[in-house]
Amino acid sequence: MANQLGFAALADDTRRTIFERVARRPSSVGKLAEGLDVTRPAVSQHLKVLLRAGLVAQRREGSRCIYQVDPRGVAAMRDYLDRFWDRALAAFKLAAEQEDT
Amino acid sequence: MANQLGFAALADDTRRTIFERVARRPSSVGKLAEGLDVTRPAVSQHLKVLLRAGLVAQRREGSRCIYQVDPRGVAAMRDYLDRFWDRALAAFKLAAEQEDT
DNA sequence: CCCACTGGTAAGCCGATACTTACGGTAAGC
DNA sequence: GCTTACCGTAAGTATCGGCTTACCAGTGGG
Repeated sequence: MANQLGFAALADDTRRTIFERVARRPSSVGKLAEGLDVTRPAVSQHLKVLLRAGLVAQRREGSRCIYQVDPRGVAAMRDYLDRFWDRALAAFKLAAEQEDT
Repeated sequence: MANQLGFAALADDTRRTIFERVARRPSSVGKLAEGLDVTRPAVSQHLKVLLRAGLVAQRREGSRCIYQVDPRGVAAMRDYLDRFWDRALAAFKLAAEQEDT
């Protein structure tokens, strides 16, 4: 589920920066938009994408909306890559021995 | 290095399918294009993207070009996600306790 | 009640990109 | 040497995606 959306979500530079900033500390939309070179609506759209990918979660706090990382989405992507890890390593080692170079 | 390129490479459905098929078994370009609904040049272009992302490696075998997974690229992406894992988990648990629901 | 703050959405623009067909170039078989 | 198989690249097209400005809704304080 988080594969297609997850990888697409982290493919964009600005969006990945937002994700990293959210990971450092749960923040509101306005706070996140402050240091970036894009407008606040753009940040809001990026957060929507991250939300659909399951990488972040939101909670209301008064009139502000606080975003934080959702570890489940991160875990899903990590697990996906893990499925290829051992297989990839074995294939690569085998080829390296054959090829030598 | 493999962050931007890596996530972008796996963001596309067709390209991720190619990647998974390469992971199952090192294959030539023609073999990879057989089961897909895109033409062979498209597969070649996708492999180029995966190559630049460091997710696959190529080796010549006669007139054929065999592609296989490069575990280093996979590891780079895995490590990137790992950096957020503990932090994400802690933040999420804390919020869950505060929020309760 | 009115106004400021916060944030999500709509419409439109523009660059990025995924796909196609057409072509060139190298390796194997007759 | 000529044909066939395999692969990468070029050019062109169409769709997708990120950004902006403008607008609307909900919250809180005077």
